[in-house]
Amino acid sequence: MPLTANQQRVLEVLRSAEAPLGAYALLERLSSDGFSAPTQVYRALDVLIRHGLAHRLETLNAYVACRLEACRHGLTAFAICDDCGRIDELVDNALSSCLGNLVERRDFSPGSTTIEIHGTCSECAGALSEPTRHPKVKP
Amino acid sequence: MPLTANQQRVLEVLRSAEAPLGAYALLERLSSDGFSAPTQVYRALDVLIRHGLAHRLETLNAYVACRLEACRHGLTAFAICDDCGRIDELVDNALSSCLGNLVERRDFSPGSTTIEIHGTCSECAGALSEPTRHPKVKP
DNA sequence: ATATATTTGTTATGTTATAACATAAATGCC
DNA sequence: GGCATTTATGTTATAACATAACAAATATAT
Repeated sequence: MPLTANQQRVLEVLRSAEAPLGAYALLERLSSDGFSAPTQVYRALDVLIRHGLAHRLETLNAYVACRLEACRHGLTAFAICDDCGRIDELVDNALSSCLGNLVERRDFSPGSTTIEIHGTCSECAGALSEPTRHPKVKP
Repeated sequence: MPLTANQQRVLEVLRSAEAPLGAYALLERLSSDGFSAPTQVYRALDVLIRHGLAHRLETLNAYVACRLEACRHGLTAFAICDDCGRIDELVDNALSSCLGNLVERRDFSPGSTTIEIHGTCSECAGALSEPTRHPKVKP
């Protein structure tokens, strides 16, 4: 299923970003492409997310391009570095079955699951107390 | 550490609610108590959450009273019924260590973690195709 | 009692997301 | 190709969620 021009442009901006972008940040970067209102961004994001090409990060109200093929086939957890803003996508069978067991015990039928882990990535932890070189994000 | 009158009132309203409440819903229910602006609600919520007496649900932009003592001692996952809105708080060692292992392998130092599972609770699944008796919430 | 902290009330504004509706473009079908 | 149907787009407006800034009041501690 091919993307429209707008969807393509939003995806390209997300892909070229080092950290998640909010809808209004996307809008700004796309204003030169004729984007003039948030609706246009949200509509494209909606499609990208449904196709598994992008993710929404609930704890940041922001969006990233999907960089991990495995996301299509399993539950994705996100490791979010609060120092540099970078996102690591994690797919793990042990985690999935763990959660599966947990909800099964309560007779809960899961639909979609959000897992977001804030913290510090190895790179930033390595750069002990050096000044940060990238935008800080929410705790 | 005792709660102030405002904090107490917000907590009471959360405790008497069957489903999570947004800040503005809280404000409405507290307007008779002299609450007149969102800031007042957010301030009380902030304290309650820091004390572990309430939780914020990121996927709903809403708040619930904590009903599970174990939340103080471990990672809490939330099972959110999209039919009736009710929340189940889940604390599970297997899940915690699973996530711990996962991030350790990536040299990621976790701070706080958000886990929210949307789906259908046993009660609502039991009431097969009957009309819903409680407010629907976001997917 | 008085200096210090914290909490409160108030006004204003910032940030994120959706509604509603008219137009345009793509798609499928005969 | 023509025509109907669906899908995407542009535009304006507004809804929903959250914070900033500051003065006044209340609690706390010595």
